[in-house]
Amino acid sequence: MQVDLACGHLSPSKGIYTQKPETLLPQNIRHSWQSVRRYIHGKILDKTYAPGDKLPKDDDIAQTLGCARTTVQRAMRDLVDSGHVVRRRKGGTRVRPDPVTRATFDIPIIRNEVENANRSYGYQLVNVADAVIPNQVATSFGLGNAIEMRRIEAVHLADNRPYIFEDRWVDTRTVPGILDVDLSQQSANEWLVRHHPYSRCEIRFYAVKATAAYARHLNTAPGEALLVMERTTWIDTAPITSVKAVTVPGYQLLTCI
Amino acid sequence: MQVDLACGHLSPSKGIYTQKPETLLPQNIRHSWQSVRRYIHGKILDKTYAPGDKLPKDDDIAQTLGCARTTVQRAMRDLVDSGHVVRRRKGGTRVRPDPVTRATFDIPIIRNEVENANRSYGYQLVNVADAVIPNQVATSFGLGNAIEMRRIEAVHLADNRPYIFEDRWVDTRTVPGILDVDLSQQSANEWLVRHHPYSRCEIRFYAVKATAAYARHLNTAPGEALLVMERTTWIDTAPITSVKAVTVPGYQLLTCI
DNA sequence: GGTATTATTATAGGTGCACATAATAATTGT
DNA sequence: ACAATTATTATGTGCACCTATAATAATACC
Repeated sequence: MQVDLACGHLSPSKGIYTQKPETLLPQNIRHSWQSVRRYIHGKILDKTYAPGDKLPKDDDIAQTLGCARTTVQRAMRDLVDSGHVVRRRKGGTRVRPDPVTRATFDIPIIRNEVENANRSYGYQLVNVADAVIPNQVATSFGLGNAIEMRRIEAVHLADNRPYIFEDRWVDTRTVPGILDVDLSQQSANEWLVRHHPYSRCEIRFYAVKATAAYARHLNTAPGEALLVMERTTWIDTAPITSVKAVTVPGYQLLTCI
Repeated sequence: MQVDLACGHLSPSKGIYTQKPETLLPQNIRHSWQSVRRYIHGKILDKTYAPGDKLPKDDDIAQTLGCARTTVQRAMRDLVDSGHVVRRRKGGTRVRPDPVTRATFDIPIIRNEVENANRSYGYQLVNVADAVIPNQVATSFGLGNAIEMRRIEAVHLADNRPYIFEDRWVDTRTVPGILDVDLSQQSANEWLVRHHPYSRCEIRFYAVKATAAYARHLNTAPGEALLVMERTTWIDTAPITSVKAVTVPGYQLLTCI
């Protein structure tokens, strides 16, 4: 027999748990890891376990609830993923001292994003050049000295209208192959994804006022507020690419589920 | 004996895997779920399994690699979490037809964010009123008819300078208790977190031009580009609150590790 | 006596097995 | 031919046992 403790809440980064919190623990019935998760989450929410507090060790919780430790561990792993608790071997489990709301975003291939909205996708190369990277890009890569990279500017179109302007720098030391690619036919994005998977990716979001250039490429007015998604990738510690995706006014990014 | 297949890549939403891809599979040694993950991820990256393709069933992979199916399943679950594959009972495992980059962001309590940056935190209530929600808020809640809610405007300060302006609507039907809270002393955010945990949370990011009011509250110039983080929460299907966190110019949001 | 080094051990992490569950396909009955 | 039922099959879940690791205690060394 499997009974749900029905004591739950949601981690926005995970699936939806619709049950209300509950801190009772019917014993001697089979608990699912999800009900255990809700049980513990409930205790975190009602401050039985406050930020920074140490939780009982898995074994104890398992014994208290009458289930296997693995079940508790499964619940705990989920709570770690949602940013609620921190676990360390021998150190035990603690409620995160600085509670956060964890949000997960899926950043699709622009072509897919456009086509899924039933709009026609287009791509247009604006410029390719070799130049010394500006300070901002050097900072993103964590590079002290400013070296030369290949700069690729392009516009992604939806229904023949500008959608995202892409300002990309590619490290030709790491990715020499980019020099032989015909970027007017194939977007650097898709070529890189296919040929140079990354081992590390850092993303940052911010807003900028449309410069004259941005306004021109995005066919909008200078001074408009634009959401920028900046992505920097490495393979091991070698820089691959850093790209600013400057979106059209009104663009919104939503959490997945 | 445990040997690493060393065939890997990173899911940005998860830990860092520094190994390069590898599609060989030394047999008859014990594989960890992480090496299995890297092995499969490698095959996805090199298009052995292309977007939309069906992967062999767990049992087959387990047998091929000479490990238990649970180990494969653990790897698969991680690949699901990172948005690489989709799994369905009986339906098997498929490579996501629309590959995405999955990014995870931690949105901290503003007080913590400020204090962790070694700055002094301050909070100032701007206005409290009851009013009919504007269309944008109704849309966020998914409500057809415009009802009345309590609107709370406040500014969060860092080192006595505006940091984030918060424009919040609270559903007094779901959260009547808010009417008795002295919001000049306690931010609605912290009170709600403590007393009304949500079961569902939706977040969206976008950029806006600073209106005259925003400029005044944030002590900046009208027309500046501001990053907005909008959060809407529910308990079950009942609306709790929808809040626009309008950030100061230059604010950036970074992925967590 | 204090510091660096080693040993101990508590606690989370990982693996393999058996069984549960859900979605599809096959079969049966009308 | 259609609907209801049963069988099949792939993933999901829980459990027992083993391993890895980090905090602490014990020891050796100046």
